[in-house]
Amino acid sequence: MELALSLGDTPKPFSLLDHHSGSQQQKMKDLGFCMGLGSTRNLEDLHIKNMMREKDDEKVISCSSSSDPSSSPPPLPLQLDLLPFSPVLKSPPPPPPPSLSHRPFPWLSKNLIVESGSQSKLVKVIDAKPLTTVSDGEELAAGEYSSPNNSNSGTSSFQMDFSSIFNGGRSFNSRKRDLELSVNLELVDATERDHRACSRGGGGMSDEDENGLTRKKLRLTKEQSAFLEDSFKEHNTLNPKQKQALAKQLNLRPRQVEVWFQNRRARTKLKQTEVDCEYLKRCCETLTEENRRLQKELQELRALKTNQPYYMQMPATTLTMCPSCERVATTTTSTTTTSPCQQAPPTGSHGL
DNA sequence: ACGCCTTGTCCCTTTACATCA
DNA sequence: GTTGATGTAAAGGGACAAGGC
Repeated sequence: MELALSLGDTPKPFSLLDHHSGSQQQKMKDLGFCMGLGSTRNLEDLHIKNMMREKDDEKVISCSSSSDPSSSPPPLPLQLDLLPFSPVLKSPPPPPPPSLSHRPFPWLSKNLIVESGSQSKLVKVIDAKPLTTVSDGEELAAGEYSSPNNSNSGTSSFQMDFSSIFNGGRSFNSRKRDLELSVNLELVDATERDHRACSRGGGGMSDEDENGLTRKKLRLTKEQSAFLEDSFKEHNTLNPKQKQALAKQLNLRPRQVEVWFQNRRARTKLKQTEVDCEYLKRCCETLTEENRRLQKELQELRALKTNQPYYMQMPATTLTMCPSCERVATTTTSTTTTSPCQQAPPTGSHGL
């Protein structure tokens, strides 16, 4: 029995799957996670290949009970496929529509939409708590937004430039929709949340109280989380520039953005592990059931042989596995059937 | 070229807190 | 109101790579 398991990109497909057709192989390759089960000549051949690349979360599971890579047609494979778990997109995201190059952030509770002519503006109406705790470069960068020196302080028109963060934007339309919905519908909710956060010492970029002693855990707003989620779907890692830009636009410290991405990757990995475990469990159950069925069948055959002694008069039959192609060759005292590879030019390895 | 140090980032583990049933 | 479970932000530490000296 051979078990081959590959997670993520597989530099070299394991031999177990070599017999699959090109399209099947391509399918498996595209999906990225393959698992095969089959027989092998001895237990030493049993191996598990588990290659996982964090950068590519795509997974595909293929489980085959075939023991013969060269058989044609191949035996019924035991195959299970899992949809890719990761939201990471393979295709390069299209460039963001220009109309979205500047968007207000609705989750900034201190902002309120006012109509100014034909253009909506976010006006800071409440400044419940200073958001900056400038102690290092990160916080300085994050604090730029609410700095008194900021040209937008006081009556601010907060703008964000998506294209400055990412080269593309798969979900810019959805972001636009979400942001617009957020602006129009969730402003009150976010305001309440932020006020609660401020009132308990958290909120915004401050994780320390006035004395800098306690470190209250803050809860990111729905909108912040959603935007980070969208960003994660496009890039599950951040370069410093992206981190800075995200932090600035979400009114968070770069460290917070970094930690969020770390935790998000960990959650992704955990969920994928759970999915993989669940699949392997199912696979094991299936194989156990198959083994039970075959054992039963074997018992029935043995019983049949005992009850019908004429079998004894037939030539003895031996099942031998070809070491090269792993096909079963039937050998009797008078005849021998050969495996396909034995019909090929002699290689010296088939001496049945 | 090599070794050492610094810096930045990652992952893993743990902690602390918020939220909910 | 209390409690336990769950989710998650955040910190700490080790590993690793890149760059400077």
